[in-house]
Amino acid sequence: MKIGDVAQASGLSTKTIRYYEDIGLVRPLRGENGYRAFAETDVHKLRFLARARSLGFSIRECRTLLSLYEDRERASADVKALAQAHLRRIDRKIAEMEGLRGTLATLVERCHGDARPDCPILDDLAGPAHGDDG
Amino acid sequence: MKIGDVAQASGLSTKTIRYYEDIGLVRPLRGENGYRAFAETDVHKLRFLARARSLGFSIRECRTLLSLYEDRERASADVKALAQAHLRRIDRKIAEMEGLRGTLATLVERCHGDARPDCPILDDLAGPAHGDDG
DNA sequence: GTAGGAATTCCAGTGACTGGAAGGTCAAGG
DNA sequence: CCTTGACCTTCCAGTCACTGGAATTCCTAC
Repeated sequence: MKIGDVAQASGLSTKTIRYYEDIGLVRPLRGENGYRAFAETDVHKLRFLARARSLGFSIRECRTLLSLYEDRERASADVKALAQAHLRRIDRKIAEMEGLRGTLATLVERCHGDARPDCPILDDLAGPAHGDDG
Repeated sequence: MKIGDVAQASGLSTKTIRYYEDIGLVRPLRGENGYRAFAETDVHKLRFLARARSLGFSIRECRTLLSLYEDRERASADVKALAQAHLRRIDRKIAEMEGLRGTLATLVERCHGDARPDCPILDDLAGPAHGDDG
């Protein structure tokens, strides 16, 4: 299988697949013409990676997940721990974003948004007004 | 004011402040010793930037916000549009993260997480099982 | 004079790709 | 045999917003 077919099959771009080879996530064979020759296992691996990445795991985590996947002896606890850590990270991120959202929504709401120059959004960014202590 | 003081006052690191000068967000004067000499307006600007960045605006957007801030003639509509675009981006991001969260939470829940090797998380990542059509 | 802390510059690295240039390979069509 | 065009190859640069570190200079205190 050539890289273009694998891209189709995995949903990754050819660029990304080459990159993944670069950083050692896959090791396709090479044909006589120098083209990469992907085996079914490579395609499977790349699908796995695509899915894991789409769930937000980092490349480093994907590497671990892959090695856990290929280790018939691994304990599911290891995988679960990794996934839970990721879940916590996502929760923190969501909380952070919701905080931002709240602030921003308030500012947007308060801004009349017409041709006049005064703007609560910029006022907020500029910080507490000077010259008025209290 | 020297860069260290400004870092204190703005909450940005000296590295970041130098970087902001590099990309033209601030233009502090220089003393005879070559040290940057920040005026109050620079500090104000940097605070503005720190706040805008903390709300998730990109540097490019910060640049626009700053120029809107410094433009006495600007319409608040312009600022509002920028903020609203950002708000929509945040909403999309939150929705995306919540999707991830849902999937991941389900997987984590289904994984018994003990010493046994079978693991629904890895099974999911590996995709639909082969050899069982239906 | 010597320590230290803080300032300077410049270069490299982060994460995970993405874009583009310059060139090799292969199948189809004339 | 030659061209066209799609595909493949490599390599380098850019993204975003910093961050780390090295080498050097400046200022202050003792």
